[in-house]
Amino acid sequence: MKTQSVTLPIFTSAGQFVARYSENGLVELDFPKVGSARRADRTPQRGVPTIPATIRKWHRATAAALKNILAGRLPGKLPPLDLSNGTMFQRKVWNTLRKIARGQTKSYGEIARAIGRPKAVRAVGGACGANPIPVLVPCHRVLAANGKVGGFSGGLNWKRELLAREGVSL
DNA sequence: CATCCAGTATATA
DNA sequence: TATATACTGGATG
Repeated sequence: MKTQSVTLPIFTSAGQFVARYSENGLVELDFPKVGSARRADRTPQRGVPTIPATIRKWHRATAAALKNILAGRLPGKLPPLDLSNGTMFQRKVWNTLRKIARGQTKSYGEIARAIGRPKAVRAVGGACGANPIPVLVPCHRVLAANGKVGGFSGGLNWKRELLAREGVSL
């Protein structure tokens, strides 16, 4: 069963992000492709399926939230997030991540304790890496306990950049 | 300070 | 089944 999904671009000062939606909400958000802040290929005008009004509404919310965050502001209203593709464990982790306030950071260990698996810190790292919606689900606010930045699927530059825009100094 | 190890959930081979 | 992770905390040299 291939859930039909819609992929839409978001143009920001930092490049073109790509958001993907299912019938249940935002499924995935991708960073701009490296080095191509230039004009991306336009989706062919012909043959573009009609985009449901619901999804356009979600997309506006996503774009607004993303731009707010990049501007160092609170994201504001978010679209529904469709995390049904993740495991129970991952969803629990992602849900916990969303509770980290802007400008705050947590360690992988703290996340692990928060979900009642204090020793599953490594697994938490894995769940963060599998996070399909970076920025809106702030995996970039999770640092290693010894002050290291850790890793980031979108590239460490992004992690540092996002933190910097939130006023977090490493 | 450098290594190693256990414990954990997942992914991949 | 074995190995490797975006890890941590403790043990050991």
